[in-house]
Amino acid sequence: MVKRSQGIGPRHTKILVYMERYQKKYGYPPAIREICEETEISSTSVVNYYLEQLEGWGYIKREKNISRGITIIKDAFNKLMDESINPLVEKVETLVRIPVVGRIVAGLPVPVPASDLAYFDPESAIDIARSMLPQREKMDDLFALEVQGESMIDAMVNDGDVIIMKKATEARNGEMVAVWLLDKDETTLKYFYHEGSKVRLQPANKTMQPIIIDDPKTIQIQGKVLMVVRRLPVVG
Amino acid sequence: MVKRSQGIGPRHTKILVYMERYQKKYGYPPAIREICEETEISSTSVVNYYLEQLEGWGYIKREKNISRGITIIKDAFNKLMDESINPLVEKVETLVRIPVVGRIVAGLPVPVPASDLAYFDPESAIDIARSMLPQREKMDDLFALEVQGESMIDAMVNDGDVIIMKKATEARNGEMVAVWLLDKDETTLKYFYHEGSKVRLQPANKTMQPIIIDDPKTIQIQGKVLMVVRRLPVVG
DNA sequence: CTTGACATCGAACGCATGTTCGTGTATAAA
DNA sequence: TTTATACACGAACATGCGTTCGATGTCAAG
Repeated sequence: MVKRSQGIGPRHTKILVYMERYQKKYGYPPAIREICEETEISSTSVVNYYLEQLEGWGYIKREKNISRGITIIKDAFNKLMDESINPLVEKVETLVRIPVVGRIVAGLPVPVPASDLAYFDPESAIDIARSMLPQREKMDDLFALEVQGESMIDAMVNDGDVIIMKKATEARNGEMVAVWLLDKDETTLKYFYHEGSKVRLQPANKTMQPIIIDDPKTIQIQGKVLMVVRRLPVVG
Repeated sequence: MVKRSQGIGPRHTKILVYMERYQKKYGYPPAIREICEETEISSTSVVNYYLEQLEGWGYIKREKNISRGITIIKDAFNKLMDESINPLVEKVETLVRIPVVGRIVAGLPVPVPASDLAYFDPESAIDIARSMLPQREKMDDLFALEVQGESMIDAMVNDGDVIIMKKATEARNGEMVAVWLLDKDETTLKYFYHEGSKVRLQPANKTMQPIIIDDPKTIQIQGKVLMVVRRLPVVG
C-alpha cells in the first residue's frame, strides 16, 4: 500500500554539490531561493522538502528559522561524493547504523536515549537499509531495543527481537507505540487510537481485547515503533 | 577641524574574533543582532557601523541585503591577529597600499580603474597610513595618479605629485574633484560647489578666478581628491 | 479502481535581519 | 567657543528568507 522512496536522487546531489560550491565561494551558505534558481526547482517548499531529507540522512544540519542556517556535514558529503565517482563501493550510505541502547522489558520503562549525544558503541548497533525506513526520519531520533521476555507476545514480538524506534511523546491514530502504563507499572507495545477523550490501545493480535484508557494522563508514550527485526538462528 | 579616527579599536577586534569563532562553529556567519548580544552593543546600527569600517579596512567583505552575507578575509584577519599577539610587528596593517593607475594630464580624461579587478602591480603603488585617510573609505574605491605637467598649478599641484583619489561621479560642496570639461576637452582639479542650477569650480589658489558652469551636463566628475602627496628629492 | 505515500507546485504568512534616520555626546582642531 | 567628525543609541522601515498549507500529479500495493 505504500510507495517507497527513491533514496538519494540527482536532485539531492545537485543541491548538495551546489551548497558546497557556494559555501566555498562566498563563505556562507545559499538561501533556499538561490538553490531554487540553480537547481531549476520552481518552489521553495520543494527545496525545503529535499533539505529536510538531507538533514534526515545526516548530510547537513539546519537551524530552524535562521537565514542560511545550513551546515554541511563534511564526512557524509565526502562519502557521498566518493560513491558517486566509484559506483563499486556503492550502498554504503544507504545503510543506517542504529544504536541498540538497551532492552525493553514489560516491567520497566523504555530506556530512551538522551536527546543528542553520540552514544556510539559500534558493538551494539544494527544496520538497516535506508529504504526500509520511512523517509524524512532524522537518524538522530532513531534507536533500537532488544526485547527481553515473552511479555510482548500480544504485539507479535518475541523474546530476542529487536525493535527500531523513534523518539516521540505523542502519536497519531494507527501508529504502534511503546507506552508506559502508570497505574500498572508496565511497558507494552500497542497500536494507538484516539477515541474521543479516551485512548484505545489495540494489540497487534486481533483476537485479543483492546485496552481502553479513560484518562490519557495515566499513560506515557515512550516512542513510536518503526520496525521489528527478528533474526533467526541458522544451522549449517 | 576634524577629530581623527582611532583606527582599529577593541570593538573591532572583538567583533572580528567573534565572527571568526562563530563561522568556525556553525559554518555560517552571525547576524548583526547576534553580534550585538555578544559584544554588548545595544544598537544594530552601531554594529553595522563597525562592519562598514571593517569592510573599508579590508578585513571582511559584505553582500548588500543578504542575511549573514559576511565573508572574512583570512589574510587580513590573520595579519591582525599576529599583530595583536606580537606588538613588535605592529603597524603593518595600518598602511593602505594604493595602486598608482596612471597619470593625470590636463588634456586627457582621468584614467579611472575598472570597478573591481585586482590591478595589483606592486611596482606602482604607494603606501599611505590609514590614519591619514578619511574613515569608512573602502580601499577598493581608492586609486592614485601621478600628475604630469604644470597644468594643475592653480590647484597647487605640481608636476610629479601623486594624488590619491576616490572613485565618484558626483560631489558635495567643498570637495575637491577631478573634472573633465567636455567643451574644453580638459581635465582639471577644482573645489566643487553647487550654485543653484549652476556649478562653481573654484581653484585652490584663491587669487584665481572661479569657473562658472551654466550647464552641469557639460562637466563630468571623475573622482574626489582625498590627498596630494609630493615627494621631494633629498640629497645627502 | 481505490488508497496512500511520494513528489511538486505556488502562494501566503511571518519572523529574521539588514538598512536608514533622527538624535545626542564627546573630542580634537581651528 | 565654535565646528566638523567619530562614536553611539534606538526606533522604524523594508526586505530577505524560512515555514506552512492546500492543491495536484504519479505510482505501486491492495
